[in-house]
Amino acid sequence: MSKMAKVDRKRFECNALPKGWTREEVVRKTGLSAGTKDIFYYSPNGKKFRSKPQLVRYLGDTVDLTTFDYKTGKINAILLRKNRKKAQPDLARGFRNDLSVIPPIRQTASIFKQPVTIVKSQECKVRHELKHGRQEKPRQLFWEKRLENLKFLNSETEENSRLPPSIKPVGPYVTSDTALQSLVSSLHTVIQGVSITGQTGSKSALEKNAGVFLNPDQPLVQGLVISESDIRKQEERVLSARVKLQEALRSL
DNA sequence: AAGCTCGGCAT
DNA sequence: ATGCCGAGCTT
Repeated sequence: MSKMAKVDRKRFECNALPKGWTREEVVRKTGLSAGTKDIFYYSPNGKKFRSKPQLVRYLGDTVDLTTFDYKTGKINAILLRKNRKKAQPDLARGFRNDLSVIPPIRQTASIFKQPVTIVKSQECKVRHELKHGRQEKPRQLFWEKRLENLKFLNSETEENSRLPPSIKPVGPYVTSDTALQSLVSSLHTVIQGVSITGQTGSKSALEKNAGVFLNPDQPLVQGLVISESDIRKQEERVLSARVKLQEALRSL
C-alpha cells in the first residue's frame, strides 16, 4: 500500500514573474514539519524551482528579483530596505575625490568587484570590525599602473583603432591617450545619480580657462551626444549577449 | 531514473 | 522561525 499523500496542492500563474511562470503551494502532510508549506515555481517550459537562489541562478539578468518575495510570490518593498544597507561600495569616497583618477575595478561578476589589495588594520580590532562591517574599504596598491597602455579595440574588426569620431579629447594638452584614460576611469566608477556626459562646456572655453570651465566630475572628452540609433544598436547588442549567455548556461 | 517529500542545517 | 537543499522514498 502506498502512502498516497493526497497533499493540498495549489498552482496558479504568478503575476510577479514573466508570463507563463506559475507558483505552487504544497502543504506537508506528515512528519515533524507537518502543516508547513513548501513553495515551488515552474518556468513556462515546465522546469521546477524550489528556492529563490535557484530562480536567480536561472533567470540571471533577465529579471531583477531583488524585490521578489519567494514565499508569497509578490513584490515586497521591505526587501528593498534590507538590500540598500549593503549598497555598492563607493570607491570614490574617502580616497581621492577626483573622479578622473579612480582605479578601474576588477572585471568580473559584480559580486566580486573588489580591488585586489591589502587591508591595514590593528590586529585587535580586526575581528570586531569585520563582523560589523566597519573596516575601511581595501585599496589596491599601484592601481595607477593599470591605466597604462590602454587601447581602443574595434568590436567588429577586433583590431586596434583610434578614438571613435564621436569621442573628442578636450582640455589643455589633453591627448587621445589622456582622454581614454580619463574616460575609462569614469566608466569604472558608478556613482548614483551621476551619469557620464563628457565636458559640456564649449571647447574653446575649456581650452582657454580650464580652471573655471572644466568639470572635474566628468571625463576629459567633449559632450557626448547619444542618438536614438545608438540606443537601438546597444539594445540589440545586449539582447544578443543575453541570448548567448542563456545558451551557454543551458549547455552546462 | 526522475520526481516528490520531509529532515536537518544555516541563518 | 524560516529558507534552502540533500537524500531517502515513491512512482
